[in-house]
Amino acid sequence: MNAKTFSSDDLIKSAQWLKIICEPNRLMLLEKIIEGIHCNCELGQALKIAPNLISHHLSVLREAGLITAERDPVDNRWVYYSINPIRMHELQAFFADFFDKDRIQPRGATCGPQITEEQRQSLLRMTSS
Amino acid sequence: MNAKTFSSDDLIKSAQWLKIICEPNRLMLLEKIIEGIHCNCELGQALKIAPNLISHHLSVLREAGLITAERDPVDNRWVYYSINPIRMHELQAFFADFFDKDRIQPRGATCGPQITEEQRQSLLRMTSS
DNA sequence: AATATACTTCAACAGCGATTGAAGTATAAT
DNA sequence: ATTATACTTCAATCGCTGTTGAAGTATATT
Repeated sequence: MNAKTFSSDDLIKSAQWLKIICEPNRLMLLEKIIEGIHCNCELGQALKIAPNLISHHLSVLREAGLITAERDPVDNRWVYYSINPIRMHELQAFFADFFDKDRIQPRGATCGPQITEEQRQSLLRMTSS
Repeated sequence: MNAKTFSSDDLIKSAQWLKIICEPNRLMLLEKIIEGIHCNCELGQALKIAPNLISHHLSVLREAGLITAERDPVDNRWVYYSINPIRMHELQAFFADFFDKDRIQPRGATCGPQITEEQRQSLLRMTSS
């Protein structure tokens, strides 16, 4: 019973999530934050890109809710970013479901030219191999 | 022992994959193909977009190796697309690994202002909560 | 008070890619 | 042979976004 399907709305939302994380610098920022580098300036050093660009990409991730920001209580100039584990799990769950190989169905022969039953069976054998 | 990390090269390649599937129409095409609708013309009807746009997006998916195309042996004008289960599994595996919550590390306090040990411990408690 | 630090915001540019309409190709039907 | 079908390719447009340099803001240091 692999009846799971995704609606257009599901997929449009999923595509928006994917647009957030399909940028190399953002993916690297996420990786560094996951690995424990949460300081803005260290993230800039790790990626070797300009501070304002770091700031831009981090704000995209933050507005998407993938990370949260907090100021250093001792020196308010520093900012630390943390992963939102709930969003991480949602993304993981989506991909686990969407790319589940058990969902793959053979072609339903409702389209194509008029063919004989013998030819149709031949096609089904091809697509299921 | 959750020592898994991703290199820059890994993430650049992964971002390229994500760019392929972050487009709503392409995600919907994949969904329909997974569900068993493999015929080009039916895909166009399902998505209600122009045939040449369908063709464009399918060619992007095909060039990325996510789907394969085959002509109808009876009527060569028809084209049927099938999911590449190997690529599907690779994408699923990447997301399972990258978004594994066990990878999330607390902040390593190698950056930020000069602080006392007591303050550092306080920060660590905050980031690990 | 004046300077330095750690970002953030702004303005401008540039390149990519989704979309559209028209033309082109190959095969099948009449 | 002519027409129809099922795509595919081409040319052009348009909007979005990553990137850059400069200016701005807030906090800390001297």
